[in-house]
Amino acid sequence: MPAKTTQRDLSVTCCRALSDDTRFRILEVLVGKETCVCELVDRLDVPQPLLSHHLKTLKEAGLVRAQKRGRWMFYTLDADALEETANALAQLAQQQRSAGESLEVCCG
Amino acid sequence: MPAKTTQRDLSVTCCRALSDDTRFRILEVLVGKETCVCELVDRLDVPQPLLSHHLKTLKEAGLVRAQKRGRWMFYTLDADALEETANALAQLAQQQRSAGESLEVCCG
DNA sequence: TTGACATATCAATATCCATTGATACATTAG
DNA sequence: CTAATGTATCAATGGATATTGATATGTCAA
Repeated sequence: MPAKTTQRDLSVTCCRALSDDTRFRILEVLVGKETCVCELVDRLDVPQPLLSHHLKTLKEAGLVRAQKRGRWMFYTLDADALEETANALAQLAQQQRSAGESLEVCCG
Repeated sequence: MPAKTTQRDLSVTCCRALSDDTRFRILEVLVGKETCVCELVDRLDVPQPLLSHHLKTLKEAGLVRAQKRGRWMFYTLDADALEETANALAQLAQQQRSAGESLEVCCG
């Protein structure tokens, strides 16, 4: 049983990772800047063990990459997963709009 | 304390609503078609009380609208909330890409 | 090697969420 | 009015998740 991963699975996974205020703020800080945990602690005023926990969640969802340099761990935003999910949501919205006023109705 | 709602709050709320497989499938069925709960029960093979529960969650997140006609309750996908969230995610991804190879690094 | 620091992991708790069955409510048909 | 049907709500349960403090691991500096 290969248990294949659908696009929907990816979107749901990504949305779950984004469904927390602290994690969303982490991504906002990470945009355009490779950032170490110590700076995230300063910028977000969140205790370090809690940040490590949320960073792990983001990493498992494929939204960030981690790289260790010396004593610091640097995190980078991964635009790919974010873009795929954004596209999936935008496509749903667009399909709905193109149906326009002439929505089908069930149970005729 | 007005407790103003930010764009991030909206995105997080929307993502939380989308972070469940059943709810995501509901939206996929709703695309382009006003649908009653009874048809959702058939299409998704999910018990009716559970569907009502998830539909309430989607409604509170602004992702669907409900309209009662006779004995049936019809649900419609609301493209606005979906599109706003898609744009928010796409913007994050785009900002990251435009930073390109020349990412800033903290703790320089 | 020793001490200081950055980060991750572990254990524990509290809270939230999904799911289910039973039931209540509202609307239509007879 | 009464019966049948579609849907929502309520109560209860189990499992997941957020949060915190304590501790372990690994790295640099002296």
